[in-house]
This record gives sequence, C-alpha cells and structure tokens, in this order.
Amino acid sequence: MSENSQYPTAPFGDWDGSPAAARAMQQSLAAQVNLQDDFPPLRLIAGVDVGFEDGGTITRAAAVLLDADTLELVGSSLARVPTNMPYIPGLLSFRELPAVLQALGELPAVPDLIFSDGHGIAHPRRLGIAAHLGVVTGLPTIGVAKKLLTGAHDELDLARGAQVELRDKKTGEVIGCVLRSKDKVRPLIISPGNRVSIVTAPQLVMRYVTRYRLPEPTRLADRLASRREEKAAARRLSGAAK
DNA sequence: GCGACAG
DNA sequence: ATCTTGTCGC
Repeated sequence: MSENSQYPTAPFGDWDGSPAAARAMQQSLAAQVNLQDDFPPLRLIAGVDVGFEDGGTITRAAAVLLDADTLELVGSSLARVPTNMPYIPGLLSFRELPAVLQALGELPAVPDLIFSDGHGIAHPRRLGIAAHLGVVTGLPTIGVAKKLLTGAHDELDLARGAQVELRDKKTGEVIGCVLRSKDKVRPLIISPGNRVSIVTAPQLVMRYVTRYRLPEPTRLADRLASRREEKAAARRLSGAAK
C-alpha cells in the first residue's frame, strides 16, 4: 500500500494571504479549467469532503477511493491539519484545499475522477473548490453542492433525475445544473470541475447515486470527514445511560 | 446603497 | 461546517 505524494503541497503559489489576492488568483486559474469531456474509462473514483473538530481549530479532510463499477471501497484517508483561515463565501478552497490535497495524497492510488463537496464553476469567478482542485491536480473533477452560491434557475420536477440549467444571473451563461437525485429531496447543484462538461457532470453524478441523496463518493467522504458514525454512537450511549 | 452568500 | 431532540411525512 504505497501512498502517492504527487499532489501539490502549496497550491496557492506565492499568495500573500489576503482575500483580494485570492480573488485575483481565482480569475487567472479559472482560465485553466477544461470544460471538455477528457477523462479516461473510469476504474477508480474518489470522493473528498471536509469537516472540523474542536470548534473549528482543526480541519479534517477525508478522501475515499471506490471501484467505479462495483462502488466497493478500495481505500480511504484522513488528514487533520490546523485551520488557517476563516470561511469566506467564494474563498472556500483557500481554507479547505490544503487538507484535501493531503488526504488525496494518502490514498493508495490516483483516481480517474474526483467528486468534490462544493461548487465547480458555479462560482462568482468560476473557480469553486472543485474547479480549483481540478486545476491544481490536473485531474477530472465534479462539484457536488447542497446549496446555491450563485446563479438562477427555473423550478424542477420532483422526480428523481429531474434537472434544470443553472445560469449566471447577469450573463445568462450556463454554469451548471440543479439536479434532483432522489424523488422529492432538495436538489443538488452540480457543476464541473475540470475535464468534464456541464452536460456530462450530472450524468456521472446520477450514475453513482444509489439510495441516498448524495452520490456514493461524496456521501462516504462526508461520513468520514464529519464523523457521522462516532457522533451517532456517542448519542446512542448517552441516551441509553439515562 | 442593498441583498446574497458553497462549507 | 458545528451546536442539538423530537417530530412530521413519505
């Protein structure tokens, strides 16, 4: 089980830490996003997500590696690092990406596609965390978000698989789609990413949705990052102790 | 100036 | 994201 350390350690170059410089950096990186379908036959897919411990002082990134055909868990990793900056809408990647890259580097293999929590190009400057991750790693990525950050869309049917385009409010440019992954659940906001087209992204998401709202890679990474298991177990015990 | 605002 | 119990609906 050899881990791979082929991911950048300092994804922000010579960033001075200021929000203004971060936004400028996003503008230039956004130009490097590839919105064409350019991914290999999928054999291994990954899911990444981030959670926090100790009131937010520790950033906890989880990465899971799945067999793209059977969805069998092939490997997983966890990276715990000190939190370096606060959450600022639009600058999420500068807060979470370092931990995510560390977790990815500890997986047993490099995935053919990564599902990232948060948006891809459905972002004010077209560089949400999924797109940022795709540019710095060069790998295909898709952003799977639970809430809207920017853009507008029409209503969509309540049936599983229903979807409508998400467009820039000002330019009308299509920046992603709103997808109902299960009957009557709150829709997901899907956007590339890198090396995946706006049309293909939701298809790939649906391919990996089983019985839950979130596609498996994202759901499993979320469980690890946010310690769903541990918390549920702790709750059951304290409740039984009474 | 006012509202919106991933995780 | 995280803190948190019971509860309404499919």
